[in-house]
Amino acid sequence: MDNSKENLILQQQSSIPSFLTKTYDILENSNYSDIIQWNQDGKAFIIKKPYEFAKKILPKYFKHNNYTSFIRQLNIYDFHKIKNELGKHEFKHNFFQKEKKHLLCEIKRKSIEQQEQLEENNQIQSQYKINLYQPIIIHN
Amino acid sequence: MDNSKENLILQQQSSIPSFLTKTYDILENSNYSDIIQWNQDGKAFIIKKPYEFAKKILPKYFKHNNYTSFIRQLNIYDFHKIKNELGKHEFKHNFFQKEKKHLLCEIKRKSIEQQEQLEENNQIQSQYKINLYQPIIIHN
Amino acid sequence: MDNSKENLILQQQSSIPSFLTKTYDILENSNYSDIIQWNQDGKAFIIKKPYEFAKKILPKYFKHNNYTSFIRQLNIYDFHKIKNELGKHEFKHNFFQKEKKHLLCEIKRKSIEQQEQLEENNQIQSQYKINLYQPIIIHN
DNA sequence: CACGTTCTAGAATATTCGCAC
DNA sequence: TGTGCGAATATTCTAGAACGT
Repeated sequence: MDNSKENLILQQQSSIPSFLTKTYDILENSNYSDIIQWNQDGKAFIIKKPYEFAKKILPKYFKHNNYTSFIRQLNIYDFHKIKNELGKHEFKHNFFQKEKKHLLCEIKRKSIEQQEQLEENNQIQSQYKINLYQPIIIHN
Repeated sequence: MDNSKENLILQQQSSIPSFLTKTYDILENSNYSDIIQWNQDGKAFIIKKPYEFAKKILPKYFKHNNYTSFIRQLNIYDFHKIKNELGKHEFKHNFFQKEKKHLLCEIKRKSIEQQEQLEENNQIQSQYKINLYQPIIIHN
Repeated sequence: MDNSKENLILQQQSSIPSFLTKTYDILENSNYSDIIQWNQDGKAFIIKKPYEFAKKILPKYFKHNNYTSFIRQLNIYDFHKIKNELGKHEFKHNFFQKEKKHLLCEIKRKSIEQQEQLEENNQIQSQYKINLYQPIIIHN
């Protein structure tokens, strides 16, 4: 059997936005642990070096190297910044936890106020929603 | 007199999407004339080598190197493909012409169907909504 | 005559927000020219090294070292980012120019525009509409 | 009260994918 | 690689809102 086709079907069924899977992948990469890492209990993550995160890691996964664009996406998916010591960049979402990748499918875009209305009208199509984004990384 | 208000209006008018100015810039670059070029009468342009256009030129101006994404943008702005000899990639918009960059501001996005509805619903608020999104574009 | 005293009085009377004067002072400091600097024609400024700007310069003038907080202030005062090459941080306000510090008093908070418009809708108050945030300034 | 700082959201354009014709 | 479009996510620039001084 063609594995690529099988994976394609899996991707279709899960339909998890690439922002979530990519961010999760970054956190699973132990090479980045000095820049970005899960917190102690694994229920949030800390960007320990925002500048290096933006310049070194972001362009490998996304089409930009802007820290603020990454933060905008976090807020779109309803992550929240945790208030703690000065200058600590810690973010949390109840369905974004270490060793619990299966919860990612529960995370929804926030601006669903309009989308919910549309989905109620188009319940059939929502089953076939597909995310086949393939990152094309352009370095300069 | 209040110049700031006047300038604000000017800025609104000058809000030309970067897709249009970038595509125009590409056509003005004579180094690319063997890949993409204005046609004879200057009222359309021809992508003579789509593959090289996608891989060499697109990533210098956009965040991707996909020919189809470029074509999607052309369609969004209501460009049309000209049917002619086999395999000729020629596109046209009445306000996209050689030596007439000042016409770019007349080109509008096509998917205004939704925008029109939103505007109808927000007639009151529309008084307070100002499009400040497009800053002045300065090329070197 | 004591110029310093005169300038002090002028500053008090004009009540220019400290954000504007501090940002202007930063740009007048030639020691920072490799981090932040006026552009060629002096009608905009470029933050050449955002990270160093945030960490080295901002805390000397403000109560934080966050680049985004500085950008938020720029937008509040109606500065606009100029679109140009990727990663270039250039900002402009028509009344924020090199060698023209006397124009700073013309820069107003953006959020006042909405208040003005709201007042215009309240026809009763509109008769008495006065810009209370800009005291009378006497030049020369 | 105006201003400053922080966190989040609005709005427009950009990119991708699949479908209808 | 037929052509154009709808829809979803992504990226960017600007603004809203809360809170403190």
